[in-house]
Amino acid sequence: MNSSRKKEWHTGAAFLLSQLGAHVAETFGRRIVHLGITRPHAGILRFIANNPASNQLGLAKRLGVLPSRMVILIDELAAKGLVERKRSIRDRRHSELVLTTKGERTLQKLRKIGAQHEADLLAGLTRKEREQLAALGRKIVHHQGLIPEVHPGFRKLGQC
Amino acid sequence: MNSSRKKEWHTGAAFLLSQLGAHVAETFGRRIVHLGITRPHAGILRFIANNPASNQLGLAKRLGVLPSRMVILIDELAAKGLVERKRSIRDRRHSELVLTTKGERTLQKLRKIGAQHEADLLAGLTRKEREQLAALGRKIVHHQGLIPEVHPGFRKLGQC
DNA sequence: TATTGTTATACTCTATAACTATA
DNA sequence: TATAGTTATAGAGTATAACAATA
Repeated sequence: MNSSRKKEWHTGAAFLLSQLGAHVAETFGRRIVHLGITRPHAGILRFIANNPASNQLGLAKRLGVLPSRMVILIDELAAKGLVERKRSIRDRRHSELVLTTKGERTLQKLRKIGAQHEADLLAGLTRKEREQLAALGRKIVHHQGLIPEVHPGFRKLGQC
Repeated sequence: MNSSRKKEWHTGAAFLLSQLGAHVAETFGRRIVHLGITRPHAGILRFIANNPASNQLGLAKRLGVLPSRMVILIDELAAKGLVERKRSIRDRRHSELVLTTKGERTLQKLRKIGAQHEADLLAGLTRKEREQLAALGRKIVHHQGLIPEVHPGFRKLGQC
């Protein structure tokens, strides 16, 4: 409270990014809770929409989630009628994942929510600053070897 | 894999921040694992250094961690000889938390690791870009009502 | 009676590995 | 034998609430 002694660490960009990232993730999670899904679910819906007929294991590998966990996540999406498993005809071991009509509608809602979320997050920045931020972010993502569109927070291999 | 259909979502700043934040947190966690502590531990050490003689409940409230979890975290830090609980003389219910000499040394190591972590993260940016990023980040932190220096990711109230 | 800290426990989540079916 | 998917289970981690000590 009363730390008049100001020898504190200067908050660097790394801490800021981590702090903001956790905040963004948390608030987004709260924004979609009424849809009955969690952030990983939302990420999967989005991924399936962008990559139709993905199979579970490919999805799991791409998103860094364990196959056994992916089964549960897809089960939950299927139980909500958002996703369907279609057995592949050519190789009946594969299930091709497709969005149902309800899943498409949910995705539309997610897009609206995401847009609003983004608008609120950046409300304090000018248009130019927003572009700067996005450009800097993409630059780091690229330099760090991260896969665009793939969120590393879905996997939970011990949180170190 | 072969999604030639490019009607994909444009990755906005919110997703970028969340993605980068998770990446930053994960890599930092890996960098400190050899010290035998986790990110929440590091955050607590840092906080105690900046706010000496904090008590557990204040710390828990400030960091958004449940009191029962804070007990465990402090237990672990105490077991490693990094932190000591000193019963307050004026109110014997309080324990004032202080870093041991070993705790101070660990904090020094954390600072070095943090600096290297930051350097690697920003390696692809010019000096000016780094300043831009930090300024933008601080601006958002302020506008979002986040408490500087306090990481919201330590609490785990269901991940939504 | 309120507050600080602690313990106990139930619960959830995750990871490992075994298993089925297809190839 | 290898791969996609699933199930079972043990372990870790978290939240709730009860509790002891002090005020």
